[in-house]
Amino acid sequence: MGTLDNRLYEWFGYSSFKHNQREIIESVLSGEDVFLMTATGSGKSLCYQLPALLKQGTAIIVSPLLALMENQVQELKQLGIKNVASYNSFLSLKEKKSVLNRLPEYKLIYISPESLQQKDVLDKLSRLNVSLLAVDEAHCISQWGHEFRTDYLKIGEARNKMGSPPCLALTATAAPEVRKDILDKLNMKDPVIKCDTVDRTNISIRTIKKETEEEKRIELIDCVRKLPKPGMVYVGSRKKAEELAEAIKNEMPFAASAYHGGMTKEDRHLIQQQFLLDEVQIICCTNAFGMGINKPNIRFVIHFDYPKDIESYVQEMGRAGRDGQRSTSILLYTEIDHVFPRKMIEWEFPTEEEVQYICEVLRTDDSHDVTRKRVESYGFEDVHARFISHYWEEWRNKEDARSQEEFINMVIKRRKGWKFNKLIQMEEWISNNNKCRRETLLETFGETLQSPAKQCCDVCGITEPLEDVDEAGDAGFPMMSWQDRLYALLQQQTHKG
DNA sequence: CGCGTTGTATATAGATACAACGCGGTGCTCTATT
Repeated sequence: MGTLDNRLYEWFGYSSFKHNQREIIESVLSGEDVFLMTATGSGKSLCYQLPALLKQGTAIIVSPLLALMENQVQELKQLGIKNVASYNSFLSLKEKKSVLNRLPEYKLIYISPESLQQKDVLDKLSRLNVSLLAVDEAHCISQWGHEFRTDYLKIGEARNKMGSPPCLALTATAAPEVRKDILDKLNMKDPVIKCDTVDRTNISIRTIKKETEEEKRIELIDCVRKLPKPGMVYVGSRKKAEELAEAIKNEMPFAASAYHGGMTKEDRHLIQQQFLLDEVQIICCTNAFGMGINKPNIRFVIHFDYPKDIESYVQEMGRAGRDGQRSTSILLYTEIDHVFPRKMIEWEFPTEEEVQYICEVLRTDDSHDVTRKRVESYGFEDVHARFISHYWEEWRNKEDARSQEEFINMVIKRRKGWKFNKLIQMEEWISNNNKCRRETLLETFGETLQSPAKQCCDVCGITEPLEDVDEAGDAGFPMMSWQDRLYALLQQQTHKG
């Protein structure tokens, strides 16, 4: 037994590494940049946690959600690893100061990309011995960075300020161009790249076309009734999430709940817990639900509205069947469904009016607080203001010959075009009934289909119809005993991360 | 990209025509107020 195995056992209580963990950890320890794409639940966190504990200095872990950071810190503390902290708005001013003044005492610091951009934080980090920069859920750089959370694009810059420590990017799903984007935005040089297949052979794939929204609803209710549970239904709006959860509750004896970003943190946490414990069997949600959730026994994922790109689809359908048991992905659509995602893309970007107004404000006074207040009082989207503000800065760094407005409008045009193309790719996948769906999904990830799945897709032919998949029937899901629930809880704790 | 709701004008006391508008997801953070 080598030192790594000893430490693995001593700190984390595992007697052996999972598949390529050791290799990854050795690369990280030797100071190489590493890009790792591997399924949720296969032990990604350990790939930075173990090196962080072994190396001199402090590891900085960038994480997208406060809840994820808190979970990770808590888990490590439970393992007896105490010199760990998170730095985010969850802390009081006093606590923040305390963490900043004691940085060298910590082995790992979890931080949001937004907090990482704060001047006092960057100043402290530039004088700290940073052992490693890990970016968890790194696809966020590409998926959120360009429009929604632009601080994701500035992690590379922060990395330079920290003295360019070794960098580790971790994600479960990233197509080749997203990988390229991540490597580029993090300034990674000749990284070790490890990518597992995204193929999930235990999940059968169907798309079902309906004539109207109403027919879609009837089909949804029918599917939910027949399929083994628990399961998830993805929808495009908060309102629809609530409506469909109600409809399901009214028509069958299964507990269903809505989940979306408009609910309070408490409600979201409660519903998530109930779902994890099988107390809620059906969850109707927007794309707010998913990240950081590792529930092994989800039997189906139904898309009532389809996502705007294939990667989101793969991420979402991939939440089914983590336990390896047979599971189903169904996408329901109608002819008119193409309208909604196009509207969403349009809505995501600032209008020309917003660009003009916000640029004018920035020209006269670019202190961000003032900008924000004026923009809000004008009724513009906060996200749009920050988008413009970000590309304003980029314009300044590039010393582009065009005016700020021209530059920003050019960015918008380019990004919109990109997003529309991704959407068209998704729609072509849906409507192409001549080619194996799995094969096409794998192609978008630069993979080729190795061996066809037994229950592949509606093009290849799924031998077992929906009706036969049903085993529990309308009898409902058996309630778990408290012993089983406790066991399930403990299992979750062990398998997380 | 389209749909349903609300607002306005017209012309006449209830109804119609048509324009304008809102609808719509993902989360961090800081600040002021209770």
